[in-house]
Amino acid sequence: MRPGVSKAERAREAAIPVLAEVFREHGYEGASLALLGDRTGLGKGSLYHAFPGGKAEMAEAVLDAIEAWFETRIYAPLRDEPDPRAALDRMLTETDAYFRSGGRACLVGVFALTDGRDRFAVRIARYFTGWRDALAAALTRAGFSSADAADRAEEAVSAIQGGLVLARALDDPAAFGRMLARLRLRLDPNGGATPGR
Amino acid sequence: MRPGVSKAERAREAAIPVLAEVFREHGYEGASLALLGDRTGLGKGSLYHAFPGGKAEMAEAVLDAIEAWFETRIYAPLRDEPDPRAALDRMLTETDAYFRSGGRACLVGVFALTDGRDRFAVRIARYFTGWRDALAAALTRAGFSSADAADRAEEAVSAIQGGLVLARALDDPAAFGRMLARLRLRLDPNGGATPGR
DNA sequence: CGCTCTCTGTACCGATCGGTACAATCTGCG
DNA sequence: CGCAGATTGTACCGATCGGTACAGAGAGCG
Repeated sequence: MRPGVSKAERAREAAIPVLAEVFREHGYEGASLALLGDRTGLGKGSLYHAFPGGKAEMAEAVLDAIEAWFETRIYAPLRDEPDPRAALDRMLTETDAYFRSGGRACLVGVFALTDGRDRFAVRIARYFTGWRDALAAALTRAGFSSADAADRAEEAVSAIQGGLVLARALDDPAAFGRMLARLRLRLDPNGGATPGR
Repeated sequence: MRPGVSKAERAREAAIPVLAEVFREHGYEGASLALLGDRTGLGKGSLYHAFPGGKAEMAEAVLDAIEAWFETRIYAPLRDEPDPRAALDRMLTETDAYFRSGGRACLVGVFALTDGRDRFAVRIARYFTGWRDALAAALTRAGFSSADAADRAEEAVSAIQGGLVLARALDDPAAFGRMLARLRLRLDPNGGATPGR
């Protein structure tokens, strides 16, 4: 079946989401090969066959997958969707779902704070600049001045990370939802104008 | 000299700030005893003599020291200073200095995101609730409604963590300063009323 | 079927992990 | 000085780290 797609390649694709979860929970150094092997159900032999570069290649593959996901599901719509308001709304919804309403940490944020920072600095920075710039583009199209859009975009990206840290620190995922609600107001061109009712 | 203060006790006090820095940079698991020993200049024998509980006790001592610092320098003034506006201003200034204008990570945030979370959950949560509640008290005294104060306090604590993550991710400490500037406006009872000039 | 190439479980590598034991040294004090 | 307790460097412990080697099992194909 599916010629051209080796078993190793399929195993690799199947393993990536699991590897991502382990890195998310334990950080780069904290994710041991034993743990990675257990959770993926792959022995050391298979793991190194699919990722000849070892743990570093696994982390790179995971970061690439994450970047691709955000690019297609969030950044591209922010840039290209005709209705910027719809794209902003979609971003908030997708973000809430992706981070499981605060129950899931951000792997890129975890890497940024601890080990992986030096090792994966370029990918880490690209994840955040990509989000910030795409968001700024949408905000500009939605009517904010260029400077205001840039400022709010940086604030939003920063706030999301803060919400995830706080949700985990307090063991209260709802803190993430409250942060998203505040964000929704602040990304609305009418925000604060008419508080409604 | 100084009777009652053993050499081990003095070594302990002197080591704590250094240990804190190492934990900050490498996380709990990433901070190896070898690294801890090198940076403090203490051999394994001395380290275990000062901290019989090993690495866990070192981390606990560091977390206690951090909590004490924030309690006296930030939380208590927020609660007790007669002029809440002055306390808020002091908080922002002290916070900027403590995190070296974005050049330093938050150890509690690092622990919350990775390893130490289960191990130090109580202390981690207390650090954030302490900050949030003291800040809410000051905001209430400054004129915000109780609900509004609570919401802004949570937002501020969250935003600070987000700013630190972003500053490290982009390797751009200035991102932390920009976040603090936004915060200053949002914690001002007159914020947004008269944008000035 | 039988050959070949892909895949994988297992044993093993040196290094390092956190922690312990202890003898040697230092220090304060009578 | 000389003793007792505090202090510390060093050797060592078993466990685990990331990574390698490789023999044998498995799969695809003529």
